[in-house]
Amino acid sequence: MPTSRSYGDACGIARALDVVGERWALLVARELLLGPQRFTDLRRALPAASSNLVADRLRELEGHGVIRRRKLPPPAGSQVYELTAWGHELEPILVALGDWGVRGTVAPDPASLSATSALLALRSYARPAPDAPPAICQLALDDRTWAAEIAAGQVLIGPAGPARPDASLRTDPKTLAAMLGNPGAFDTAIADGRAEISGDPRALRLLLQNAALPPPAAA
Amino acid sequence: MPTSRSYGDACGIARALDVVGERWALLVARELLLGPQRFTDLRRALPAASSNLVADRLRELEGHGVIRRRKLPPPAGSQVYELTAWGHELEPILVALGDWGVRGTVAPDPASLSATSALLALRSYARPAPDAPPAICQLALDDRTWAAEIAAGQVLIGPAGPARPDASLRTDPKTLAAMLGNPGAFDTAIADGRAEISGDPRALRLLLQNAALPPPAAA
DNA sequence: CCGCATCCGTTTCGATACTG
DNA sequence: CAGTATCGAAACGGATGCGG
Repeated sequence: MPTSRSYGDACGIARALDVVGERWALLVARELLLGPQRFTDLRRALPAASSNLVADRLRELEGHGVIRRRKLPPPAGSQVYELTAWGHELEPILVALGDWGVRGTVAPDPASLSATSALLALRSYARPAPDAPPAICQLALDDRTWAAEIAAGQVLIGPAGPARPDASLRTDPKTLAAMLGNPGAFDTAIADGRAEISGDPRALRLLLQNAALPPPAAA
Repeated sequence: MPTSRSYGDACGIARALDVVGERWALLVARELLLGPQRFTDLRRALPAASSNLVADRLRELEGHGVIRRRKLPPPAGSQVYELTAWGHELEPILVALGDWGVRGTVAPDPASLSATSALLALRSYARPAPDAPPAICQLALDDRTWAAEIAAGQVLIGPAGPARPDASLRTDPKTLAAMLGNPGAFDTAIADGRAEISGDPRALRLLLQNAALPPPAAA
């Protein structure tokens, strides 16, 4: 039985929390930021959430109009969850919240990191040289493949498209996150096999170097 | 016993939710956005939250460095809670979340509205003419007095300062919220006694007219 | 009266097991 | 693969108590 409790407060913040304030709700939304996902993808991305919780949150978010369930056309036939237009507008809020969160002084735990999290961090913190030529990197993480398009100092991330990438990187989310702004991590990850690359390494270095992590907060 | 559970996820969003993701935590933070508050002020602003919950959240938020408790100098002697610098950085996030929330298609419930909520809405949605002369309005809501300073098309809200206001308005939060962008509500509230004014009514009209409420979201 | 702490019934969470 | 069923543990929500 899905949760249905309200703060009973007409304030917009409280109304937002009525919709996405339940535990795990915003993390489910986070997982959908970069594209539709199947139930099992969500479970893999959020291994600490039990299956009934994920199911409950999906039902509630759908009921509130934040997400929508869609049946993929044959031959795939499977069902995916995706954000509605309104749900997608959570993106800047979640990005800002993540920025705020990493500035916390709490110990950075060696915990899990979903592919979406690592890609969002990449997109947020990557600072490719603005005058660099456009490039497309293919990123394979956790059995899914994404495309990072570098253009005009910006990084766009989405499902891998038909465009041929200039370079490919296969690794796990934590290794990718460790690479941000740390060229040494890039080389060592390749050396010890935690990452494999093909294509033009310069495109990947362009993507991963110069990442600007926000400074921790002052008390 | 305060809550201490973690998502165990290194992502910034999850780390933020470890800190402010528990029920009521962000609403407590909201109440502190416009200045320090005593325990009892918070209870009055959040009547639907039980006292132990408020106490628990305050303890947790303090432990995480979001808020701080401060003893007012004599003769006041009482204790107040206030946001730390890091806690204050939640402000744009909460404002954005509130904007997102009011765009939800759920029925606008006739529920309660705290003074802080109404003032945040005023600050967010007020659109005073940019070429209007600066003015200070004093706003008395729920036994506390605030100052709204109009300058260059912007509205700044804070605790009432020593500056003499051009106009004063005494009403309740819901009536104030109803006035936003609705000149008729302003006049009728005064007519039926739900609001009292003194000073120059033009300053108040400048503040309350032309409010731009965001359009509801499309599905 | 303010600032909580304690008690207690209800709801939600979280883990595991199970089904179409 | 995509969920449902069940159950103990924790958190919530309301009431009441209690020292300063």
